[in-house]
Amino acid sequence: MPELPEVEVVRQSLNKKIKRKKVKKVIIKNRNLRFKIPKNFSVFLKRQIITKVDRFSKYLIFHLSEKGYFLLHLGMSGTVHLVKINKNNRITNTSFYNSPVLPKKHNHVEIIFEDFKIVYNDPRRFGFFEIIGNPLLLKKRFLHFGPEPFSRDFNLRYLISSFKKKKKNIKNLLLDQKFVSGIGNIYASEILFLSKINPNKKVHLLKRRNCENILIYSKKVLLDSIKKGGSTIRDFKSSSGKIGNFQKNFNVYGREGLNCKLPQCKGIIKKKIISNRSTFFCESCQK
DNA sequence: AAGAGGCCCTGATAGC
DNA sequence: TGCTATCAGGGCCTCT
Repeated sequence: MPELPEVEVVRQSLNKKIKRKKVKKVIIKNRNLRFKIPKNFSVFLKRQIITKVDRFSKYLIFHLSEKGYFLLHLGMSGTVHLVKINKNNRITNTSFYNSPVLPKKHNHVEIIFEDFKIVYNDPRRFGFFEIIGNPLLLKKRFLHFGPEPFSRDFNLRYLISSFKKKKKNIKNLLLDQKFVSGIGNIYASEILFLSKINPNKKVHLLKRRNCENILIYSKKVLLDSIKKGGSTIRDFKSSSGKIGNFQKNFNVYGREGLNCKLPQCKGIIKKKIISNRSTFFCESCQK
């Protein structure tokens, strides 16, 4: 599912394609997403130039020429498609960012440019669009989000002071966007495996060494995944139609009952539901 | 006030 | 073959 790395991969390709392009028209096919697409969305975007596509956490931020923005969150099943069109909005070719073919069902929004359009598809409707009127409101929108793992603010002092006053387990806290932004369920398991920390461990019991590992591996796991082009899209396929790399690079996620990948470890990967989310870990090397 | 759990949604898959 | 049950999970909401 789209976690920070997948959203970043989408951002990079989008930025390449639509930077400095003018929106000709917006067609709303189905307003119903997690939140209804705002009524004025089409009017707000029309004839604006998209100056760049940014990202914070799992949110795409589209900068518009008239000092406004719109946000796009992909939820769990949102995909963005690039489609070449002729003057009559007829498709001449399809490409993709995080899914291979333009699906027939669940296309919600079309943003039309001169000779191509981007189509937002979302079967489970957990994604959403949001209009942000000015830079101040944009700042305010993310004010209560924790730092991204790459941020300078995500440091040893921050971790130690946050852990001291909390009674949650570490898995739970890694998913808490107020503590750290951009980590989702899959990468939380992966980060804790590399850090050799049991996901059930209460954070106030973590040692300095544990904090250092969390810092190192949260960066590493996310950056590696960005380099590989995102790995948590379940049905990801390459343009040639080959099955994607979902699960291939995971150490624990989806590997219940299999051997721990650490060469010296004889452990078996366990699956446990922690706060309503599947969590994978090796009991033997994660303490 | 922090923390736990419910809920939104559809498609894929398992089991009978 | 066709039915039902379960699972996937981000983030907001409610309840304790």
